[in-house]
Amino acid sequence: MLDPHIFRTDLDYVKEQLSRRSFSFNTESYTALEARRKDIQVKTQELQNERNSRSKSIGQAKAKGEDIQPLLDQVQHLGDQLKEAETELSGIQAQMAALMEGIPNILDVSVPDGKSEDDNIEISRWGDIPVFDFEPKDHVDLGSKRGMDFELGAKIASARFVVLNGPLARLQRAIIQLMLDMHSLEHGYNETYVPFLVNADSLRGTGQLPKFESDLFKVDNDPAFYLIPTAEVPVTNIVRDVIVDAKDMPLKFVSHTPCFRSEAGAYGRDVRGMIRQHQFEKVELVQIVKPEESAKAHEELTEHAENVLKKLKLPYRKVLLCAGDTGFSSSKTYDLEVWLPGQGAYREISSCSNFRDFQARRLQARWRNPETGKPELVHTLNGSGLAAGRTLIAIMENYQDAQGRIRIPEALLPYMGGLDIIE
RNA sequence: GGAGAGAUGGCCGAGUGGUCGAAGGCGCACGCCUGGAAAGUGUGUAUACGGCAACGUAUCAAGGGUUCGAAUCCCUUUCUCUCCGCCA
Repeated sequence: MLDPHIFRTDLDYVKEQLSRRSFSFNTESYTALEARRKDIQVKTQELQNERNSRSKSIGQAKAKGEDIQPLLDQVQHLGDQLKEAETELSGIQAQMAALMEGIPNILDVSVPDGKSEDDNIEISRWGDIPVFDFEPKDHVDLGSKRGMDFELGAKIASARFVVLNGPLARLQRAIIQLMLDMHSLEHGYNETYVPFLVNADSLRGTGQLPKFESDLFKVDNDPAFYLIPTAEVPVTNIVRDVIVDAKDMPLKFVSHTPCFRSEAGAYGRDVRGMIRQHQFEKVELVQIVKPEESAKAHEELTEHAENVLKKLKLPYRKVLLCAGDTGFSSSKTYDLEVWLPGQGAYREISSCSNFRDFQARRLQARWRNPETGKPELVHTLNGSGLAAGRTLIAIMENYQDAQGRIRIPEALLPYMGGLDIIE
């Protein structure tokens, strides 16, 4: 959520900024609603004031043993008026809240204009794209004889599910282990295990609700649970309604979870292989930082994700998302795209975002600023470090040989129980 | 799943219908005291919205209700704790 204060002080700025995302914000209807809110709030508070002061004098009169009946008669009509005003006020407040919850974050000044991923800006490239003296296969072909079974996934669940058997299952686990170890031991993150089902409040806090419910799997329960689309949701909600001690900041969490996405609206996209699944494994990095440190933390967090790709010697590029491609809650996002020989293309393997105070305001996640002595909103950030399923694919495709065997990257050998190649 | 007890400020804890946004304590901040510190002592110490301000309004888990007036009474929900059952 954006700061309501800037809506009151600089509405044109808000409108202009939101238009970068092609989000058209109707200032006229907002202004009208806000004026009505203020009007009715003042009226309601005046009525409340009158009721309070009259009730107080009734109390005083009663204490002195005076006759309170005349006072009661005076106050009789107040109740209905007040109730009416209060009902109207809460209605308008709900409307305002719904409006505010549907407005995306304001973009950082460094975010380039643009409509789609075609307008993203490449920041850097790392690693050499492997040259094969044979036609490289994609992970589906490589996996078909080595325990990667999409038909079985479809039988057990549906399309967009996979079963991994034997060494490939182990390889995915090894990838997760390596990433958790790197982030917790080398990058200073606190390893965290969290619920995979969350409530609606948590999703509202990080911005998935109310706007993006159709992207989620919902569990029929009262009240509803949702399967997490990313560990960002449970982990960031650790600080919901919390005032973090300044001396504990930054808070840095790393968490491995499965992620569940309905992929509604992705029909026909990436139907082949493990690229886009309803269920996938991911190691997520989350940071809770002081506002003035978030830009620097964003660069660092992205580097932490990059270090995993470097350790695995996977070629990748770093991309700054343009205005149109940056997610709803984010003010600035870097994507890391790994080279997939099977596709002959770079594909997203990590997305690192600075949300500034957008999530924090929804979460009421604050810290006590020693300079002001007041609780102030924190800044939140997160990034994949990395998506494990896509890392598995990238290793398979980049480390294949002419026979379709997959060499195990050196960094993963300690986790593979002596296996150095998947035959 | 059954039975019971709870939920109050940064923390502990008092408060069962009326000047209660809430005693007292801890913690914290700033003074005094001291050579310096500890102890002692004084003052202050929630958040949001409206207002230039004085101040007003809301908030005692959440939502509803009773009442002129609710932290306090009633209902519903959530969460925590204890005991029993079940269970990885």
